[in-house]
Amino acid sequence: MTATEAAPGQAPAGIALGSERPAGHASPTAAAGQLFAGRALRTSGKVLPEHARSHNRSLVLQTLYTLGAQSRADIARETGLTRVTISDLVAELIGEGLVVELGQREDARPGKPATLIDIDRTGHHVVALDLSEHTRFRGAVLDLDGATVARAEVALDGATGERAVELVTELLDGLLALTTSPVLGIGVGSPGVVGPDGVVRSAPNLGWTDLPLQERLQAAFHLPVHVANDANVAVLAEHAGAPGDLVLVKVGHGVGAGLIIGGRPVLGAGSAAGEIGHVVVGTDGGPRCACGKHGCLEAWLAVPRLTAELERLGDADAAASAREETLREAGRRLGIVLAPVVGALNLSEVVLSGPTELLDGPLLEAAVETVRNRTMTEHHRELRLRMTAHGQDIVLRGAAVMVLSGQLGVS
Amino acid sequence: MTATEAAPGQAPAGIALGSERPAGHASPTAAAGQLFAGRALRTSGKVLPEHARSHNRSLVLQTLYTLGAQSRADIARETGLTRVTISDLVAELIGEGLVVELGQREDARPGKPATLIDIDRTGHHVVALDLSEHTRFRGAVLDLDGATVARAEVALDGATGERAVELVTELLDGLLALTTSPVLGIGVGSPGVVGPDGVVRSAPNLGWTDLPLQERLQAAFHLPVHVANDANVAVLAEHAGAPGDLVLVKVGHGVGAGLIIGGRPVLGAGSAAGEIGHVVVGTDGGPRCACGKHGCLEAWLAVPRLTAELERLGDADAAASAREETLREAGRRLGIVLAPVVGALNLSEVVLSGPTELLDGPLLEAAVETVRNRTMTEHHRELRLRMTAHGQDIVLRGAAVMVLSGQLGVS
DNA sequence: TCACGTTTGTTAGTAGACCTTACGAACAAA
DNA sequence: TTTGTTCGTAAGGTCTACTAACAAACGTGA
Repeated sequence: MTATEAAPGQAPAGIALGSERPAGHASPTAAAGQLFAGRALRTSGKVLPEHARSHNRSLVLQTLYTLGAQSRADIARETGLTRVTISDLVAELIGEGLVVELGQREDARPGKPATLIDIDRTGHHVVALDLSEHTRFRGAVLDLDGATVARAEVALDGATGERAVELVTELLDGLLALTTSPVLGIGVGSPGVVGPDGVVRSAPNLGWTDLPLQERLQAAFHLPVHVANDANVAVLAEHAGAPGDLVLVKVGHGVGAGLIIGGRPVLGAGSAAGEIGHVVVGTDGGPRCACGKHGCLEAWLAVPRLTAELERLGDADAAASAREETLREAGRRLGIVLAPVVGALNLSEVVLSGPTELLDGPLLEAAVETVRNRTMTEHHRELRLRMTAHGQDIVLRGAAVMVLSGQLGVS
Repeated sequence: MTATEAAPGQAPAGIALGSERPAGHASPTAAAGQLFAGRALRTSGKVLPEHARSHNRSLVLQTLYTLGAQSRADIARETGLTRVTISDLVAELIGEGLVVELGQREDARPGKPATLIDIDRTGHHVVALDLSEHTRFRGAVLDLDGATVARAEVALDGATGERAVELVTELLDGLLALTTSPVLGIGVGSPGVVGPDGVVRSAPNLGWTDLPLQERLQAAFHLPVHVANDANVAVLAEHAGAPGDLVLVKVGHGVGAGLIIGGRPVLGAGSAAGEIGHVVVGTDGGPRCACGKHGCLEAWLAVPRLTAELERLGDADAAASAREETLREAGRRLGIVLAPVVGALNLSEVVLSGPTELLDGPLLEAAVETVRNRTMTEHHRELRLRMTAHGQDIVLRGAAVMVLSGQLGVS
């Protein structure tokens, strides 16, 4: 069996064949259940027994990924498949180098000692890119544990269009040179509207329109590439196996959101789901926004606007309450926009990502309070609104999760 | 093969065995892909080849359901499965009585004439109930084409609690007596919060709390029963195979919504998705609501409030513009609540259900305009906001779709 | 110490699901 | 009548996961 069999019944879009890469860069088989293009077992369309196997293969990987090293018998008990089937699947995965035997379990129990196996976590790397910042592109090499192996970045210096694409490939070149293990794939979080096929429909700041970034990077690097919107990518980092619905609001130069509902990312009719930055807040006007409207969420909440306002107030003690009120007001505005969404989706968790010094404090408190006051509290008693724990690296980590999901079916 | 094999790998919740029903009431096998409990091929959990077959079985039914009578070869081409496999599946379905041969196709083409087959559309009935009205329970017997075979209703007369349950069973008794074909199942759209297991968590108007309605009706009638929230059921009627996302807003005594995202209904963390009636609209107060807050969507938009307001204004010509402004204002308020949801989900379609004379006109126009003005128009150029075409029967028809989806995997 | 039970992982054989290949039947067009 | 097409079915092969059985390796208790 070769290691580069595309999923049958579907065009093998997005699966590069890696044969032209230097040794050590393998492309494992595409597995069912990836988070973006291809969706988990397409709602319609035929399902063959081999799809079932692909699903079960991912199930084994997922079990190992979340539970850590296990014996074959453990996995059988966990998944409900038989030991025989698990042995067969594991043999396949070991053959592909994705899984390794770790030796015998050491604790003293009756019976034959178990052979522990696990995903070769440090033996594979993922390359992740965050293109969402305004002044630089950031990137990192991660192993499957999420540990950062290497970092790199390039200054943008106002580059746009084709020049910006060049910077992406340069950054990737540098990162790939830093990898010391086979690379499972490349994950990219891009600003703007990104189609499910990794085409950047529109990213004004980078001057990109209908740029087939995923396809081009795939052609250039001969590795599986996944490109998606930065906020949609970020929410994957936060999702991390939690089964419930989740919304992540990413506050930066703009304001965007990523949604996971029913365990699957929401893309929207025009691939523009989560673009809440230019939704008007409230019925009492508000600051003028770059888009021409008044009182857009971005006009209240975007980082440049908040920092400018705080700077204007100065850092004198006398202005402390005015500064706090500025943040509270921004939080209230966020809450006003979130309330209908929380109500309509009956969300249990909303996560905020962005500069901690601005968001984590009065702003967050005001947002929680506002959402509570504006929705039917009894349905949202368990609503949690909190800061992300991933900090600045959330897009990078999410991009890595996207690759894991796409290549291994692990999410 | 028996006709009552529950889906393996999962408790056969919600699949009654029909054996105690009088002849003519069969329960076909549970199929994959139903819309509520059981979800389309559970995200996690093992998948066996027999699940694949169940899926393909549903695929055949779905193809017939949406395309109408077809030959086996047509279905093979449409689904991508081979003629052999389709023949096998069809033989199974014919054996169960779900599908019938209609004789040869009549048009003149070279080759052996095709034998047309179709779901036995008039040979099966579905019983649907709408419990969402305030003064009565409505019900109907439908065939698989959606044609109404019979109708019935009972006056509520303020009945609550156990007495209301009795009225439901009486209504069902009457409707089942009117069926003249095997009944596939019973679908119920109930007001209030309904769990995925058909337990009515809370329906204040009926005085129901944690009422296991689905289970009780199943026990009473020995037929598959599906119970869900009325708005969540209504959106199924509107969905009807359209692959995109969809939100239905149901305006009546209260205001509720049903959401379908990625082809699947959204239930929410507390099964309360779509409960937008008590989301506060705008930042300028508003009418006091029964819930205690000011400016809830229901306080603006609910039918009793609107009719009362219009009555207060009188039907004199002089008050015409005031009446229109009342409706426009209600529409604007709806638009204000919808805008963040439309933006966050990048919706392409929102459907309104309720009294046409109130909703279809200035109210709808104002809502469209408001949503457009408050979101980023370029992403929502194709947004359609329209009245349902199902009229008053939308919950009944949706309840029928729910049964079809649950029993046949057809949606 | 040694039989015994327990647990692990593998081997062998079976049932199910879909595929490819092949074929007869039935028709239109030449 | 011949030729080509299309339909549905039959036979045989491959793949998947299952059951049954077993050897290996370990504690435990007599």
